[in-house]
Amino acid sequence: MVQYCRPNLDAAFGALSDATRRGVLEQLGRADASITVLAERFQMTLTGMKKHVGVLEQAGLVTTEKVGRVRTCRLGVRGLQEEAAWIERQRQLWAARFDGLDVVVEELKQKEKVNGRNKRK
Amino acid sequence: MVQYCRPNLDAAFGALSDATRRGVLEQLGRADASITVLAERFQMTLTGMKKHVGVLEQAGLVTTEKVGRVRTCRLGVRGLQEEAAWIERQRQLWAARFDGLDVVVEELKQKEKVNGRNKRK
DNA sequence: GCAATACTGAACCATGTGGTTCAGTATACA
DNA sequence: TGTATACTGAACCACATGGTTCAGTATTGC
Repeated sequence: MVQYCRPNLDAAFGALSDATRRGVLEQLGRADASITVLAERFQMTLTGMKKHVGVLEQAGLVTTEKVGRVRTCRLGVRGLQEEAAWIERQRQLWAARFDGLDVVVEELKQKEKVNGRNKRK
Repeated sequence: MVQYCRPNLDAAFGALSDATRRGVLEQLGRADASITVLAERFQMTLTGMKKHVGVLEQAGLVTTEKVGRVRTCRLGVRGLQEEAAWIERQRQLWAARFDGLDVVVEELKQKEKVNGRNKRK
């Protein structure tokens, strides 16, 4: 039913443009959760939270599975690969545009390199 | 510091959720451009393009300057720093959730490509 | 069996979005 | 000076979004 694994940046960035949904992703980064738990955490009706989860699911950022009465939500395995890739490519264009005259950009690039490669195992 | 730091992720990700606006950013990554040029490139009225540029400007991704009749648009110096940072942090959570399961994740990704996810039912 | 739990779907509402047209204003230039 | 260019703003349109309520259905557990 739901389309997975599509590099749909529109849907993904759209999903990320809402603070509640970003919060849900952060929450799911710590532990899987049911719709009820998420709704309580974000002070919202079940129906409202279900919609948010639906948006995240459509964007391929979250997967859900219903067992008995409970629908459990977890992070999608795809992660934010496509989105990170687009942003990184754009950041390179940015850097090129400001090449040689923007120290800040250079600093940021270095910082990112360090942070990014550190966690890799 | 040119920080100009409004970490308004809502606005930024919202701006990125439209293909036309991502295209404008890519375009501006190659060269500055006027509203007219952008409107022609993306086959849109001046007014329509002005709105898009307004959204990008509001999100801090683009700056504009009017000289004479012409408003020139260029990439904002802030870049996609905040957005990249959020995504990177989230990717770390993702990785942590799937920690030690790297091989499994790879497998799932492959399966997903093949099956199109029919785990329901 | 029955009540509570957990979700689902339809319908509604206010507001926002992506686009248009039309009617301007300000500037450039012959 | 007059006209073409480049943008601007208001108004409008259809549709999407973020939420709600209400009325269900399916499961769980006593």
